[in-house]
Amino acid sequence: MSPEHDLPNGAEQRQRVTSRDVAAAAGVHQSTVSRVLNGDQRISNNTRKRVEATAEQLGYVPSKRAQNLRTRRSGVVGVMVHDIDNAFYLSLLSDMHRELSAVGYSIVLIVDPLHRRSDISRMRHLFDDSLDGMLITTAMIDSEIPPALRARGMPLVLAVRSMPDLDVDTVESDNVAAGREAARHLVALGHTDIAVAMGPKETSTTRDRLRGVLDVIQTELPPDRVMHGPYRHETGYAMCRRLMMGERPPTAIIAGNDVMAIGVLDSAWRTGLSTPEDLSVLGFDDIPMAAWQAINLTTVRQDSKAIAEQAARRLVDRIDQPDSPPHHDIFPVSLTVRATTGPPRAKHPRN
Amino acid sequence: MSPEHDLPNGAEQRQRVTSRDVAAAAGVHQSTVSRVLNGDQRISNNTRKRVEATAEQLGYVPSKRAQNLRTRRSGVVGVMVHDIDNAFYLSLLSDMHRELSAVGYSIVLIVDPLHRRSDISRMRHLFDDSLDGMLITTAMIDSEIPPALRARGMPLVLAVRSMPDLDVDTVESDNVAAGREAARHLVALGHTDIAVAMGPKETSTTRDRLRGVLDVIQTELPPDRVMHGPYRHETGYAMCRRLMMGERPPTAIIAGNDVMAIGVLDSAWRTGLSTPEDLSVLGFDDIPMAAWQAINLTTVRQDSKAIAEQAARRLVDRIDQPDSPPHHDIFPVSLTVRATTGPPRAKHPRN
DNA sequence: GCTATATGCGCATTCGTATGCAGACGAACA
DNA sequence: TGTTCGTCTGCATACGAATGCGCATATAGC
Repeated sequence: MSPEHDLPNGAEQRQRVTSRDVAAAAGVHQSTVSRVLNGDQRISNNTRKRVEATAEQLGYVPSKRAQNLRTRRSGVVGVMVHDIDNAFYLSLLSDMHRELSAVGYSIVLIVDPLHRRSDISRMRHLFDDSLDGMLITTAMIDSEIPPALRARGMPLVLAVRSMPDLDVDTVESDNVAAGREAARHLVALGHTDIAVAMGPKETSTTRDRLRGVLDVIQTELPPDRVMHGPYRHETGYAMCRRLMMGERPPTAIIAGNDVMAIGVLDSAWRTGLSTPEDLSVLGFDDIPMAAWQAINLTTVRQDSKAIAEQAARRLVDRIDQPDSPPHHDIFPVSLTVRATTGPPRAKHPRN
Repeated sequence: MSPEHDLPNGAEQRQRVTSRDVAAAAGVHQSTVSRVLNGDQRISNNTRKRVEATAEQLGYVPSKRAQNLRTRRSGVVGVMVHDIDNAFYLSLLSDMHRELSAVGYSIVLIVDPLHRRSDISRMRHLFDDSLDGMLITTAMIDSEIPPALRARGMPLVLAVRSMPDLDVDTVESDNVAAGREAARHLVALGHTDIAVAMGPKETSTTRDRLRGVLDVIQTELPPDRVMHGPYRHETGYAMCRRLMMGERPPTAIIAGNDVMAIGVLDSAWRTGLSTPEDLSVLGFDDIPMAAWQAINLTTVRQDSKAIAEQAARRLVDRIDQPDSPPHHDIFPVSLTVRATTGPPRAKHPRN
């Protein structure tokens, strides 16, 4: 007797157990094993039990690789984000993951090579058939990857941002309304010199939020009051620095999102400014951090959880029905007033 | 002439282009196409060029699914984390991703069902052959999944945390030293009543850091000065609340990590305590947020970037050489003093 | 006791690529 | 001209599971 007899499901199995092994052990044909494991009704209870038992005993797990090839599905979807290292994308990712894994999908992370709008060559692997679909959170107006994927027939959903020229499923917030809410709040507080430290020009979020702001302000903003840059902490930090070091600093800054707003705050506080007395700061998203006592950021909340979940569901539907007409979901936003906004200091200069 | 002639690489191709299609179009055998794309030296320059051209023209991309089956590799590794929604895991994930994608691996996210130490049943999909290896950042002393994976021959690396009973590649910090650094700093400042708000008892990080702290303090901590809980913001928040509401609050809190420490700060600040006058707070990790002006947390830095990258490299090596002896990498730590620690208030009670 | 229907299972093929083996062909040599 | 060697390419099969088809056997019907 070899010592392996006490290793019921083979601790040392170098070679995988296949359905054929199970079949041989159970005295049936491989196809029967397959049918049992897929719940085929035509198999008798008798053989079903026997096969299940031997499968269990041999520690059989079907080869995903083989199943993928045969069934032409992988059960894997890609989620494209910019920086993994970004609180907003993080919670999106987390919510999408929950929703997708609940229905049996795995998620592979794809980091958008934002370097220019091309680099499609480096994205070749998106075109092999390893993914059943993609959730894209990084769409820019002129991104090349989404149209290319679509042309190849890849099921696709744009989350958070949209692309006007691409008619695919889209799940996003009412960002124009968000911009309006932000501006109205500051205007109501009495601010007349508002700067916007926005995200990249080429994103629908930036474009829409800015449009909302301008809707309310009614007047063109001077060029030095409008800045664009990546949705990152450092960006907000640098923009605030630049704005507040200038001749006549604004009394309020609308940041492109919360991550940037926190960068703005970090810069302001580090240089001794206090909010909202010296400067009002306002963001978008309402990430969890925004509610922390140390931050306490006024922001226009978007329901990123609902967006993430809906986008995930839309993708699942799209995979099942590639040819149904695309949906465009838009979620409402709401102003959340906290401690970083208030009336501007009285007019007399503070010299 | 059908209208498709102006769609060089088929915008509407419902059916995938296979290597056989390319072969037919180029007038060669399928195997030749395969060899060309894999850089087989024996193919003449002539046919190579012709095949490459037709492949390009037809928009051929090899089927990953078929390659996976044939080559018995998937080019995908799993990264197991607890909460995606956690700044520390995030940056780990981000660094691992950079390192792994540079050498051609994709990452699928696996969220540890920390619910008890079992639920191996829900992890069945880890045992199919869809992953070439796994990076585990959530090991607990009694986790069942890592040993089970190992028994199946899955290449495995434990990052950040280790499991004493499992002899696999491990990449972590010198957490005992980290605990010592933390305690020494506070003791040197004059603190005599220190509480620890640690992570889960069953993690090597908690165990090691606590050991380091006790090494220095030399005396047993009273039971109400030692708390354990998940490595989360809320946990730190709740623990601080409990500690500071008590009869005789401590003058310093060592938190299990930065995320918890920020929870502690959030709670302290929200109740009007100021740091470090009323309370010194210290964390571990030095996540980026810890350096923000609004937080400015004293912490024991661990080089999570180096750990993530090294773990990724170890995994790649392990996949290539499944039977080489395991490595155990340990990285040094360093105290980073910021604004949340200082001498305790003078002894007289503050009634 | 014979045909007709249902039930349970095996046979053989398929998914698309990689690869061992062998054959074709040309060149080089005697 | 015949042999040998080398170069290039085709043939056939394997990877492991899913599935259409068809053949047994069992059951029913008369």
